Amino acid sequence: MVKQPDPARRSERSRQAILAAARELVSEVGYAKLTIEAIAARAGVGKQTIYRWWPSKGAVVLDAFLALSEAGPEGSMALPDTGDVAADLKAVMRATVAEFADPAFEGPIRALNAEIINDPALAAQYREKLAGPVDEAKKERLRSAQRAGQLAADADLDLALELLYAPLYQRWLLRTGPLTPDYADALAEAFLRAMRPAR
Amino acid sequence: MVKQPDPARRSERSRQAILAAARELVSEVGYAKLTIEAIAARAGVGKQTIYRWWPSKGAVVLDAFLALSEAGPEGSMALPDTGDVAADLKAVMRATVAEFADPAFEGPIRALNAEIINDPALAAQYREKLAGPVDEAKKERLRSAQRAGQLAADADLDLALELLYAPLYQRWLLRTGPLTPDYADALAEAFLRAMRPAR
Amino acid sequence: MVKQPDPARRSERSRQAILAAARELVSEVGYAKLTIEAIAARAGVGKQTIYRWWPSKGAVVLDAFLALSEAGPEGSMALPDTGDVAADLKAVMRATVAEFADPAFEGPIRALNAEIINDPALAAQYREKLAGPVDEAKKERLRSAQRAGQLAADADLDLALELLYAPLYQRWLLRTGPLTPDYADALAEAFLRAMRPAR
Amino acid sequence: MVKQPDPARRSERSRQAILAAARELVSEVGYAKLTIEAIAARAGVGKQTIYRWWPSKGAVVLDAFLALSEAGPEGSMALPDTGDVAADLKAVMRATVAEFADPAFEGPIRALNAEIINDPALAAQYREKLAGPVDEAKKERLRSAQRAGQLAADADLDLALELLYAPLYQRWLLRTGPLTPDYADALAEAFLRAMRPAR
DNA sequence: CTGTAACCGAGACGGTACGTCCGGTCTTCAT
DNA sequence: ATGAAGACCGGACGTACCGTCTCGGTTACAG
Repeated sequence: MVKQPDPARRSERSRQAILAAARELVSEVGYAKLTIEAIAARAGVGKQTIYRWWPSKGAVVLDAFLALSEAGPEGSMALPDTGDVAADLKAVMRATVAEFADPAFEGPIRALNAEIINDPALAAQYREKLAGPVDEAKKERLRSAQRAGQLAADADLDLALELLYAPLYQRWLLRTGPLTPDYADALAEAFLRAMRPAR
Repeated sequence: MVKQPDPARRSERSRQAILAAARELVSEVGYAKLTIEAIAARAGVGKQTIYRWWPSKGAVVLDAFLALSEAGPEGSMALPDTGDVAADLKAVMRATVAEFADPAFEGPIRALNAEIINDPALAAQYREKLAGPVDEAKKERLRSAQRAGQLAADADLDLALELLYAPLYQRWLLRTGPLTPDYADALAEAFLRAMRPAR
Repeated sequence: MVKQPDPARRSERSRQAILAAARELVSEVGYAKLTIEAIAARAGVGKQTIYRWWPSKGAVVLDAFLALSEAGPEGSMALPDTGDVAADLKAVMRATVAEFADPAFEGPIRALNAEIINDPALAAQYREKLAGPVDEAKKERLRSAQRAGQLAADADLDLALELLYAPLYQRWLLRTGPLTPDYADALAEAFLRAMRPAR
Repeated sequence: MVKQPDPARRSERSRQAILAAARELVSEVGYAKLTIEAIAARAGVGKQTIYRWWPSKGAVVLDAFLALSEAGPEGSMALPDTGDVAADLKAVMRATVAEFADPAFEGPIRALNAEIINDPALAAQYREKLAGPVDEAKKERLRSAQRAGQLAADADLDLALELLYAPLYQRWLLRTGPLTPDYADALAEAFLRAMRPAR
């Protein structure tokens, strides 16, 4: 039986230093050139302290970003709900397009996604901790539209979300095309046509 | 000025051995644990011979798979066209679902996608050589449907393709949900609702 | 001022466990691969308990062997004295040769000697606790021979002891030659020639 | 089968840099604190280049000193031979005492001896390359004395050498007593008594 | 009889070095 | 004069221990 470390004795100071160092270094050198050794050195921490608590580089970086979002206000997740689904969705999609253009956001998220592709465990964590809450907020907005009779009441919301976001996400991730506000609008419109309630 | 190698003198025997070794090793140990050193050893080739002709590990692997598909018959790319768009699309989507479940296919494609995320040059090559022809065949089927009045004549086919495939692709790549024949059908139906011609 | 531990509160149980573990581990893995950590684990003791009471790995091992010899009967130290110096010395030298061939003896003593070479403090302890009493017994036998007129009365006993033992010891320690009963005899004879009383 | 490096392609420049660095560092920090990493850094060499050609730290240091003595003039090995054995031996022993007092000599030789105790392979190399030639020179002087009728013609020269040097060597190595010119003289005299030709 | 001060087992911590792997460059030799 | 073979420098890997440092718990002496 393998000896497991005791979380009760974990040094919070070290944990914070490591996550901060990871965040800084990802920004400075990029994910691919990030090394455990550099994180440890920057954090003023022994390498073993990283290996003790994280299984991989990806896990550290994921945690580093999780820590950021957990620090943020909880209520900030809710999407706009003016009653006009079309307008609300277009606004959200345009905001997403803008967000994806931010270089500070781009690097780490790309890196994390690349890692996730080959690491199911990391993927699960990512879904649960980062994607999950956001998706739930989005679904909530769609449910509101369903109640308002603007979307089909029997729509599969998982598929709906994919229909709405996957094209945008894929275009960004694989750089298969330009991300413009017009594209955001067109996507929202196609989505609404697909999900319109039956007459 | 940097000395460029002369492609005319390139050893075809070495090129084939390297691509074959790359393909084998990706299957055996996965892309992440693949090393230039191992490819060279397996191919019975000096490392320099790899570095001389390819800029990165990703480029070798990409070439390895390109070589495979180029070997295949050119005409095999066309999609079924029975006149029934709904049936044809469902068949294609179900086939795609099945293909994604094949472990021999899964590993290398995942790896390539992971690499592409962080390497724009590789991404461009991938689009041009692998994704491009396939996408063109798909668009051709959609144009046929447009001519038959089954899809909106003014639809943006790039967006259409994304609407149809991105949800499936993303679900597979990021493992955000199960890939089933029912899912394939639902996706095709949602796509058709979104792209139906206006009355 | 540094806090000194209070010997009165020392756990005898821990002390014994540590010494026993040290002895076992030296036999099992050799001195060079012996670690404080392993001793602590084997003894079921915290590392600090070792560091509290011993300054170095060498000190622990030395103590471990001191504890052994202290446990032995005190009187057993005396050398045979039949009145025939030549016979007595040859017997003792042959016994020493045999002892040096015992693998259980060989490992730890080699290790201790290697350590002693680079650690004067350890050397002093070794001389005082282990070598000293033995040397004294040997000198006692030589004095007896002096009284019997078999050795020069004015001989320097320190040098005498070295003349008798150092060749044997060095041959063993540095493996510069075979240790045989004949060699033991030849050494004893040379010694007697060198130390014979003047006429 | 393990791949062996090809000595023909070995970099002489690297070899020299490594041996020089080893020599310098042994002097500066002592053998115990000497690390492969530091040698590599000082020599401007990859660690692998050391591991490729030497099996252990001890082997590097031994080679470093071998390289020194090989550089020296070959004939310089002969011992003084004035015809007066007693005087010659005392001179040599006193010189040895002086040599052992030199700190630049002391550190590395102590270290090498400590290592040799636990490493038979190293011991064999040491005997062959360093001790051997010196011992041969000493034996030559003794043979000369035998021819002059000053030593027993049938004396075992290996034992003779040990009788003469081992006491001195042991006293120095294990620090069991002071090394003085008087001690050197006494040792030479005892040796001559033991080895005097029978009348 | 009870604090309270020490030792104790346990093990996390900042570090150093290990020995290995591989990246990318440079050199040698055979074809 | 290319290409295989592979040595080279460099640097990160993940592991093993170092010696120090808490952390509760458990004695055992002092008030």
